Amino acid sequence: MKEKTRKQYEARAKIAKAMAHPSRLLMLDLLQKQEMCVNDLTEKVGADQSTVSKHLAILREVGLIDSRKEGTLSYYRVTCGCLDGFFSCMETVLLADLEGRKQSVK
Amino acid sequence: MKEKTRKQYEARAKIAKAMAHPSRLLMLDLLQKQEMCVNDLTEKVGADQSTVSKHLAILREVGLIDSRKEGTLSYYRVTCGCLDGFFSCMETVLLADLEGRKQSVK
DNA sequence: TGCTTATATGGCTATATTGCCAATAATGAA
DNA sequence: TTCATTATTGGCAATATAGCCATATAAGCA
Repeated sequence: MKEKTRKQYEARAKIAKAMAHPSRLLMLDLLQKQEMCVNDLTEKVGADQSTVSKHLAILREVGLIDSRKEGTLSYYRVTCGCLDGFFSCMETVLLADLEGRKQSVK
Repeated sequence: MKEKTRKQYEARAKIAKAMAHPSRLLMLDLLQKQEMCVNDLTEKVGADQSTVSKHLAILREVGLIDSRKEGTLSYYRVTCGCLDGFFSCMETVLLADLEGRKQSVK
C-alpha cells in the first residue's frame, strides 16, 4: 500500500477509534443537541469525572468536538454536522445484521 | 442512563470498534468496490494471512461484511450501502480539524 | 489570602487488542 | 490416498485502552 494511502486510513481509523466507546457515543449524541460542560456530561454518563474528562480529551484530539472556557466551566460541543449520517448508518447495519441472522436461522 | 439506551450505544460502539483499524478500513473500501477472497486482501493489506482472516472475522461479526464459499476460496463483500457516508464524514472531520488547527495558530 | 467549585492530569491495575507463528480444517487435484 | 492450496483457529507476547483514585491547576468568592 502507498504511504499516503496508509496514512489516510490511519487518520480515519483514529476517528473511528475515538467513537468506539459507548460513553463517547452518548457524549457525541448529547453534545450534538446542545453544548454541555463536564459536570453535566459526568451526570449523564455515570462515570467518574476524571474518566469523562479523558473521554472528552480523546474526542477533542481527533476534532470531533471542541471546547470553550467560561469562568471555571468548560463547554463542549460537536464540530461537524455529519454525525447523524454516522449514527443512522450504524442503525442500518445493526438492523440488517438482525435480518441476516434471522435469514440464516431459517 | 436507561438500560435500553446503554445497550444501544454499546451496539453502536461495537460497529465503530470494528472499523477502528486502518487495515479494516482499507478492506471495507476494497470490498465495497468488489468481492474479494482472503488471499487478494492479504496482498493488498500486506499483513500475515492469519491476521487478515482475523480482521475479516471482526468485520463479519458485526455484520459489516459477509462471505460465501466457492471451493477453497472465501469471498467477502460489504453488506451495507452506507459506508461512503461514513468515509466522507471522516474526511469532513479531518479537513475541518486541519482548518481548526490553522485557525488556532493564527 | 484561604476556600470552594470545576476541570485536567499522573499513576496505577485490569482488561482488550494486535499480529505473528504454528497447527488445524476443508477442498480439489494428482 | 497423498499433496498442495486456501482459510480459520489457538496460543502467545507486545502494546493499547479503560477507569478509578489522588493530585494539580484554575477561576471565582469570602
